[in-house]
Amino acid sequence: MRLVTWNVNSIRARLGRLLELLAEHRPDVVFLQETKVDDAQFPRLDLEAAGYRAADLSGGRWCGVALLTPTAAGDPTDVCAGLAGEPNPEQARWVEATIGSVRYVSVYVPNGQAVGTEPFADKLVFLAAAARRIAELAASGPLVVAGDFNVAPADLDVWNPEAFVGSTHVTEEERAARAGLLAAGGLVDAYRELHPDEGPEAHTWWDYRAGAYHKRQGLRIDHVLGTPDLAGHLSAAHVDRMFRKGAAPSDHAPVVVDLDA
DNA sequence: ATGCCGAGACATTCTCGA
Repeated sequence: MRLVTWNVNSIRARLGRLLELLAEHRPDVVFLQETKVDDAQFPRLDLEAAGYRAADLSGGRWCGVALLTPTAAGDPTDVCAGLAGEPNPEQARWVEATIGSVRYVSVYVPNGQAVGTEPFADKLVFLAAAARRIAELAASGPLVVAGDFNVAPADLDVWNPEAFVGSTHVTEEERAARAGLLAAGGLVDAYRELHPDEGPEAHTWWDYRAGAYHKRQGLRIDHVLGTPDLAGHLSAAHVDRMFRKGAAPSDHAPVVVDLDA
């Protein structure tokens, strides 16, 4: 079974690359973030033609999340859009669905803009709300929460920790809040479970500006978190940097996780 | 090889991203 999480930075601008990803990986579940699309403009027909169905929460110009599954696998059930207690529900950052016997969540955590700002406070509130929901969900069965967490959990996840002193994504508060997600559900970080010491190859985001990608100036902020029952079946995990190259790439690369059952 | 910012909108400059 293959899971892929990808912040596409506009599903319409990235449609060609997304279809390429679906054809190449044939994932069983895709977690998308920053779809940046109105509900009416969500490319359902293009995805149907590729054999996929979406459970999406679309918020218009900003944000937007979705879960894609093969049409042949049947409809996702109990689709639940939004997160109880999140500070700005209109931002479209959380969607859940059940496929088979597993609950899946695609999440796009707020970036927080700058330390000390209201958006930064909102980011921590969002993460606290996510921890409460994860505790509920993990108590009732297998769970995978994947997406753009906008937190680099450790210095190994940052291309140059010295360059990030005082920045968002690396503060102790954010790291503690992100650790709280794992603690809330006993979740395992799939990529780190298999590659505990990987640095640059583990990174998932590079700024479009100033040639950050070719300078390897990345962060590992896109994660796949799963309950221990699923973590026990982990067989592979990698970042597919092909999708950060070539024509019209996203600024994020997809994270691909394989389970042996 | 990866190649020096991209996307969307009350657009023709602005906001936001991380």
